[in-house]
Amino acid sequence: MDFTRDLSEPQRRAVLHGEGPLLVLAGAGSGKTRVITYRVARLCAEQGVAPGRVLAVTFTNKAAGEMRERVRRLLGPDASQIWLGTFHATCARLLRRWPGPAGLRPDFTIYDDDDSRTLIARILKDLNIDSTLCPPRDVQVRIDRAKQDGRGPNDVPVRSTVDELAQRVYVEYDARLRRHNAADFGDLLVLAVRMLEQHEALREELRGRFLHLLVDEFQDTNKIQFRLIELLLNEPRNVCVVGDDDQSIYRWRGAEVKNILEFDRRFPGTVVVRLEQNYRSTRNVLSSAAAVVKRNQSRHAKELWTANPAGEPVKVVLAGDEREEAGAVARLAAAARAEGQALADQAVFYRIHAQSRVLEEALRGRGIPYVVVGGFRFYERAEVKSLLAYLRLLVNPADDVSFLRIVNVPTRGVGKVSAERLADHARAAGVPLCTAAAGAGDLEGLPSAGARALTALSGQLSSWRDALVEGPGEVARRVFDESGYRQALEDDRSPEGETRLQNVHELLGSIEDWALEHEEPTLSGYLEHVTLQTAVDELDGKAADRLPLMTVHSAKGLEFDTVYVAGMEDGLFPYRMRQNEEHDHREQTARLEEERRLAYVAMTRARRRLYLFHAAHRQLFGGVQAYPPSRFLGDLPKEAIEEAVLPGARQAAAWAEPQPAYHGAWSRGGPPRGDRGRSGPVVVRRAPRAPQQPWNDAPPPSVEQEICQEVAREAGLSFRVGDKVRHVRFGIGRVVDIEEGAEVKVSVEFPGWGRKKLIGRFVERA
DNA sequence: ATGCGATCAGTTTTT
DNA sequence: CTGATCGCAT
Repeated sequence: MDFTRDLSEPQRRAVLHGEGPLLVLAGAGSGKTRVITYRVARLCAEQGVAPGRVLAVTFTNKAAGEMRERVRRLLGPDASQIWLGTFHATCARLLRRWPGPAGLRPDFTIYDDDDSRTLIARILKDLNIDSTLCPPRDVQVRIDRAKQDGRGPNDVPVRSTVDELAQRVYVEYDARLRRHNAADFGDLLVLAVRMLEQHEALREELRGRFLHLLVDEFQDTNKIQFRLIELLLNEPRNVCVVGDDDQSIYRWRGAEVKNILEFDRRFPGTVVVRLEQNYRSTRNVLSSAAAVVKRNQSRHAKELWTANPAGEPVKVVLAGDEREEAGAVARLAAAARAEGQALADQAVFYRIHAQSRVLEEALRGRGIPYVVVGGFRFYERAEVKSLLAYLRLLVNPADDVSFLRIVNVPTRGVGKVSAERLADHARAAGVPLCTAAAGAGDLEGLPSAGARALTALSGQLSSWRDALVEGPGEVARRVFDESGYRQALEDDRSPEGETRLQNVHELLGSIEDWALEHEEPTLSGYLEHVTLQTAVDELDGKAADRLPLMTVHSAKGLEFDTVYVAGMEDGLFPYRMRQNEEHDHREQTARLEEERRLAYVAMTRARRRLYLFHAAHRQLFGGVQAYPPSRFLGDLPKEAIEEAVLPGARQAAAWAEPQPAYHGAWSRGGPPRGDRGRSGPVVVRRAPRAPQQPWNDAPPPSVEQEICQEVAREAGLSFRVGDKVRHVRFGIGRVVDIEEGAEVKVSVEFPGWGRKKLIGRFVERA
């Protein structure tokens, strides 16, 4: 097989590179996935490397799955032998195989964010720490950050009493995780690294096993991940990392851009390959994105280029408010679909999840199928998590967090008092809650109803445990039925109750589907799969054509023909935190630069069409605010864009007046060179007045036309904005606006009559 | 022990 | 505006 045929020269160099460290600086859309895929395939097919001795790390499971599929096409079924997954999944796999050396017991549970915060809250309570002084969330962030950097409780800086409290919680938190036989996300990395550091024989075994390491999205790796790579690296140091410093968007999560910027210093002899040709986007899209990220000071200077045509201009659209914005997105997506572009080839991005709701409403209202990626995830729903907690408890009886979650779900008369008493006894005896519950009848101070319920629950748990051999699906069904949870949900006749029941059924279905797809389906395998699922993984396998909605973060690594970015406003994107945390200038700059990279990522996802929306007013977090356009919009090259103003914004402009220049947190200490808001915020000053539209107004920009045309199309009208129409009473006039509604209304300028708003049906094309 | 109502607070990005 | 927690009444 010829692995180099459809590769560019630099791509070929990366694929054919022999031994030793390789750094591929791959710009957006430069074909890095193809490079990794081909490189793996070639190593196996031509260099005789056994697939099982290649370890490739990707950012999402979806990316891993796609890569495996592509390698399979080149290599055949052996591709399944490759170690391929996210850092977390890879570490989990190592820990499952060697739990002992890692300080875990088999069938340990992986705690997600929620579980870990619950545990921290409980510890705060037990240690009598005021949780207003030291909120669980903050402690969690501290602990997590420490773990990202590979720092244990003794390595965290203690400069204040709060630091000291957090440190104490950290110590207790880790102790309890071990007692519960659980690992949080950070632990997966920390424990794997510690295991390799402390067990030389194991380290050597693994170093001998992996002949080649490959890491995608290397710009978003953190310290501990870097350390893991070092530990697994064999002598010829066959490590190939691929990334783009301009796309580093996880600094807040501990990502070290230094990992990629200083890679060649850490690994002397590194061969560097630059992929600077973009194959994905039109010139207009690319030059717009480049103009935004170019303003960053701390970046590798590079010039991405493309041989693609200029394509359509990037559309910058001003809406009156978020609802008009959402309506426009919905219409444009529907119009594109009508032209033959599948909804799945388009995508809507936003900075924060809170923006999704109004978009969802607009889409739902028009019957446009969509899928929200991430956000309130299915597996995080209370009823789903509760059933999962039962299942986790079967696999790992020491998991007190799960026990507490289900001890009174459905309500079985075990209230706060009973639970606390049980916890006291368990702590005194040094046993898990589950064990203590088995002897609840003999415990003092337990209300008798509670004791009876606990004993019964304990009996059920062990009988379900015996049923584990019947397979995950069967056990889950039994738990749901026999626990009384099903009955409780069925008794709840409210609409939310119905949804909850539906969700649990969906969960039961998903367990069975998963079991069918796996050779040896174990419950613990399923639970791990669920916990380590990434947001975009949910995009997988959904055959229906739906419009994906997601945050820009989730969009990393994806591409679409058409991209709509909502909320390009200063304060929202770039996002400015409302808490007046005092950040020094460096931190401010660093944050703004990351927002810039985020915008760059968003824009470079688009192949052909890119829409950037901003709204004059936006209701967010319960208050209407006027936001100035994103400063990023001001960076766009004029020749690559086309601006449009939707009717709602034209109206808003008529009854609002500009404010003095914008002085947000971003501009404290002066905005970066060349940065400027293009206009100040606007405030409402007086009641709307109809703007005077002269008869021979310039035709509206094409985006408006597209949108209005879609309104007209939906309503079965034969004309659009700018067309001449006839009305029985007013004669011939020109359409200046079309408004949606139960009945579509049309604003028409009639010479001699002025502007009239009419029902669409009563007007016809002249 | 449970469930309801009211008040409160706090609102990024994710494995 | 929403979600979560707290206190009170049943």
